[in-house]
Amino acid sequence: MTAEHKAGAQPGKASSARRARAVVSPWAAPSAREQQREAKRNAVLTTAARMFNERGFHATSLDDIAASLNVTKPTLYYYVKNKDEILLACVNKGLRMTLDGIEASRQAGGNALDQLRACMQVYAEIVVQPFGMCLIRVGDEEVPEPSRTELRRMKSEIDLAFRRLVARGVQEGSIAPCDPKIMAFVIAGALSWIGRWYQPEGNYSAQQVVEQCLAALLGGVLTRASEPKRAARKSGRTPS
Amino acid sequence: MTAEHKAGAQPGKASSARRARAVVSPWAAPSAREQQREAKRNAVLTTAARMFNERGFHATSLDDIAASLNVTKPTLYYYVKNKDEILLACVNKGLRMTLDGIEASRQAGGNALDQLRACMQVYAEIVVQPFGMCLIRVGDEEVPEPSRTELRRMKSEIDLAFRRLVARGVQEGSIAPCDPKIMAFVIAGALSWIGRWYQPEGNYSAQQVVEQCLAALLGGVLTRASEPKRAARKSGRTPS
DNA sequence: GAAGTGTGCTACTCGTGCGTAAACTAGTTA
DNA sequence: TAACTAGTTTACGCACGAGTAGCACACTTC
Repeated sequence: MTAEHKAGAQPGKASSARRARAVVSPWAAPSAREQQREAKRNAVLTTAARMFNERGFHATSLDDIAASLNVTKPTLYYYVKNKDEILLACVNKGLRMTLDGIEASRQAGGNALDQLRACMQVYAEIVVQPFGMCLIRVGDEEVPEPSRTELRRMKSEIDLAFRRLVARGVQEGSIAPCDPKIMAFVIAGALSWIGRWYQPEGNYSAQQVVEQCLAALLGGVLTRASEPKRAARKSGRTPS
Repeated sequence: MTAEHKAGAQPGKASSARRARAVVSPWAAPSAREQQREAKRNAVLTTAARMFNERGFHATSLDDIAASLNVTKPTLYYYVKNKDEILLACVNKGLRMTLDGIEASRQAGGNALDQLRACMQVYAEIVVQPFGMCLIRVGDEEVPEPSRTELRRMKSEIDLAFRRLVARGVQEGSIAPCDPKIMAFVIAGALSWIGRWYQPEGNYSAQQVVEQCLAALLGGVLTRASEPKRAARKSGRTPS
């Protein structure tokens, strides 16, 4: 059972593996049971992510998660190793969705600005979903050391993608001259922040929010051509 | 100016009452003991804020805080009521610094854009300091109900200030036409995010970071006048 | 120097929440 | 029907962290 268990529990590749197998041989399919198992594991992760986002990781107990799934805590341990693994898996899913989205944007082609725009859209859409929101709400500190480094690595991969696109856009002339590092942080920050205030019940649809945020970021605060550059101005502000 | 602001705001609120008393009569001062007491309380709050920012609220125990002050846990209770009060006080300080800064910007006069710029700068400077960072890192959920509402009220006050300035700027014509609500969120989001990645030990000074972030937000991603408005373009993007 | 007060400590209580052992149930195969 | 296995349960151990009681050592003030 341990071998099967492990293979089934592998978070990332399971779906693609299954899909490939199913196509090749539909009736040697992975034993409806195995599918159910994976579905249940996903349910655990999804509701966990939702609750983490609502109440915070530490404020969400395994009993809470179990209760909201109509099972008891030990049942969860049949699907996950421990609480940390849950968090890690959630963040990982968010991370993977993002990286996949970025990759897709890249392959869609277009100039750097087009690709950046696509990446921004992907990112904005992801941070309002459970796993994506998890990704941006939980600080790296919360996840213990073996995984933390891996986490940071993946996060900085996202950051790097943005940074590269900005740099290329500047070269192209489609993006205003700037420090790509800072610009990438500003973009990612503004978009990530959406995940902290956006309420699906509010009177903005996710689409509208994303669209308007992109416009705001791309166009900037100032009226176009209102100031030739950012001149020093009178720099007026009194210290408190 | 900014340095002074920082230095002045950092060590404590130095409530106006106390400051007034001290000015009037320095050596009939509030019994050095009382001052010491207040100083110690501030030390508790400051190191607590620092640790909350590094490890998260729930992951920081009172023993941790006490140890890093070279005292024991019960001693803390001599200066604060309980752990929640610590958090609340930290966030409150950050909040008050921000509101004060916004008020100062308003009184400094200038058009809406000038004031917005000043507010952005104030905000950016605050979120890289312990209390400000606390303000943006701790989710409202972490603080229990009596205070949570008050917290949200103050936060939305900040948001409203930004929103009003944007709206006025649009009317003035100094700010690009937009939905002030969204624009305010984008601005606050990008600036708040600074508090999550900025490392004082890094090779950017806080000044540099703030300055460049402001420029990026004000000017936007696109090259000036590269696109007449945000025309529909080819809207090219592959889903997911 | 004795009483009073401000400050800190040691040594506890108690709740909560993670994780586990072991038993029970249902569905499958022999 | 008996044996096996996947899935779930009840009941518990155990650690950790918030908060408290009560003593100890100053330092002032009479």
